[in-house]
Amino acid sequence: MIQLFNTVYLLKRLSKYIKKINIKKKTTIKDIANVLNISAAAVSKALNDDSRISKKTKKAVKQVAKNLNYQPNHLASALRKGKSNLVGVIVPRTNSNFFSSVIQNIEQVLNKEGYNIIITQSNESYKKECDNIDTLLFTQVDGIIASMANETTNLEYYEKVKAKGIPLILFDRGENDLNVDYIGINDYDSSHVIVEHLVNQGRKRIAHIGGYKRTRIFNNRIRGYIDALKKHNLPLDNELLIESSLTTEDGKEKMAQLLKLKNRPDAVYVASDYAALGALQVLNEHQIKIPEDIALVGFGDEPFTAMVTPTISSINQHSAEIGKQAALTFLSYTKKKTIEQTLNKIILDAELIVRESSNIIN
Amino acid sequence: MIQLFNTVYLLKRLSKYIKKINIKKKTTIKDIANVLNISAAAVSKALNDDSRISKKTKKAVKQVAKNLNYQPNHLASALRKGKSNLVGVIVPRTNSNFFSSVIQNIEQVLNKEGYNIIITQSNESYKKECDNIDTLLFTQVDGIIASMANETTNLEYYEKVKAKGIPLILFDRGENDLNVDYIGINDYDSSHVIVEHLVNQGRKRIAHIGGYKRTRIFNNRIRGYIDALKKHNLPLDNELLIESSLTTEDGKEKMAQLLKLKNRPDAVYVASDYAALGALQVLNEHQIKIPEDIALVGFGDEPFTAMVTPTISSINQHSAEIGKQAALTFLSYTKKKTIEQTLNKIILDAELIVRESSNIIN
DNA sequence: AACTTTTGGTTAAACGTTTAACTAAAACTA
DNA sequence: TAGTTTTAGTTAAACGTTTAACCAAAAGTT
Repeated sequence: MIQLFNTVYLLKRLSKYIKKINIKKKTTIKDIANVLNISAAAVSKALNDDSRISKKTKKAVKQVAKNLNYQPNHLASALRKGKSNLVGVIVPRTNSNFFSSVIQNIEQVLNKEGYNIIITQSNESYKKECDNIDTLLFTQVDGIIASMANETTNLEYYEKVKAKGIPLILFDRGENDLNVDYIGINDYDSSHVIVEHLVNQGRKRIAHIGGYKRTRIFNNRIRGYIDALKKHNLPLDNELLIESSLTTEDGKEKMAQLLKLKNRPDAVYVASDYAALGALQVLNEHQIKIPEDIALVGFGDEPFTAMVTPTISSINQHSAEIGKQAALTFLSYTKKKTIEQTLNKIILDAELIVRESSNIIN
Repeated sequence: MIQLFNTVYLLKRLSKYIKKINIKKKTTIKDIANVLNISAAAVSKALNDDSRISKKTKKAVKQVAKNLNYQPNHLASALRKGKSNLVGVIVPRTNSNFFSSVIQNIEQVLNKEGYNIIITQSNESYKKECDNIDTLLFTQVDGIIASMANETTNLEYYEKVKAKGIPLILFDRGENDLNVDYIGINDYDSSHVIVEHLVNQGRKRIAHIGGYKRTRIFNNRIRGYIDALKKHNLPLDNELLIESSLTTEDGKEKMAQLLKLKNRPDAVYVASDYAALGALQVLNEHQIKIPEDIALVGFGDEPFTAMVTPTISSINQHSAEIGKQAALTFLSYTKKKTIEQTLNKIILDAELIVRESSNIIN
């Protein structure tokens, strides 16, 4: 018995055992226990570095675990512990640089703490978003980090998440009424920064192709735009303020609409880079000089804004920071025993990146 | 007893029960069983539409489940059934249109069959890719669909997956040596199509900024390029064939290198759109006329190729089809009892999208 | 030496399902 | 009517961990 953990002896037992279990596929904690003639509980504790297990045993357990190619069964431990160490992420889509960067940073922070993430896409559809939530709840995620679809106005499904006591963190597209944590940039101020910049460039008729008013962030950008005009004593012209779905296609359409005006704008602030790209294409087609005839500013700092001709000025939304903060906010709940969420906002200052499309003086 | 499932009676039992369980958080199958005075097993069967349960009972069970807001515990059923209904996806990154489209289509097909996916990114790093594999195995995924990182040459980790009997399906970036299923486009032929197109446009000195030879797909593109030159009786000039990491940055560098040649090429075929974009920027900076002085063709049909000036000709990789086929291939294994994977390739024909950057005659 | 504390475990139950094996009652059969 | 089949369940074990409660032996204390 004294020589039980002696290497030579151990190897013998091991090889015997390996033959025996060769038929079944996966090594479990019990297999390790059998090899070492100790209880499964001891193995579990050894693997989790429990203080009640001797160093010698821990070492032996880990050695055998390695030799048997042991892979812990996450499902079993998750079931027993009542937590899955999985966090659900819902985004409208992953193929925008903003969202993919947020996701990357969420992952980075959470992986360090032993959490993994499940990414789902809503494609801006309310129905898909509801399905995603069901999927995530079904998978027993320990938390959900989400940016809401454009379509979403009914918050019932998100209330369901809250009701289950699962931490919910929203970013970018949020909703105050849910009274949960939110991380985003200061949309209202961003509009001010943009208008101010355009005024400084000598612009007098600034149009805004904005998002749907019902989405809070776009509403804030619109409010910011209106108030900033006021601040600079520019009159608000209703035909210069247009609501849009903000796709590239719709950006084209709305820009064409602006060009048809008798009194054209000399600058256009578009609430999304994708729509700004559409606007740019229309302007180029009409051989309108950018920024001399019409200056253009987008929103989101997508990489392509620096690729197109001319390059498009845009607002950097600090995607990395948003991702990190969202993950940290989730982690803060894992340390608490009772989950009592309240409206808790982290608002980052956005930053205007001036590029060719709005750089007139200089 | 006869009136046990009578609605009024049921509601009474229900409300009594709800009060009782109000303290504990989640409804289980046992709670439903208690309300109806039947066994948990019967509830499980009823929910899974087992033939041995009467219609009446099934209806009652589902009703109570709904009222108690029952959410099945995936971990428990996965543990018992020995399958998680989760499929892991590994991609170099999600913020490329190709990968995000593949993912979207994988998801679509698998969701219909009750599977969910876990997306992980390797960021082209071998170490991260190994971590991803461990993560996925740990989460007990039922299969892995992957596109390998640029760095990956050691296949040990993937062998581990195979050894565990977990179906492994590779796409785009694959490796014959693994002897598993692979879905991709015909890279060798694509090079032929591109060279032929450029020859038809009157080009005589065609350069190729290719990927690393060790990555199979890039090697195939290089081989295709060389053989196509031969076929059209064009001499192979070694200074026109450059290996690159294919990032935008490296595309710039390699294009600059080509411009320094005494005898410049009159066409450049770049093995990735991202690198082609870099090349385009350098050409624009040098005020070289595209396509008149130098024609340019990329690879991947990323959306930005249609956004930049001039628009870039590129190869459509059929991302949607690749995603669907990958998912279907995985599903085919779920119907088999023994997993015996062999090298099994699905090769799709790629398609050249001609845009301004290579459209000379016309 | 008699007690107490510490060390290093063991035992058994639990997490929430599923499922093989069993069974009582009802319905059919000859 | 006795035997067989069908229906509609029940019981109990199992999936692989974790953990509360327990305990024997060794070490420390007075």
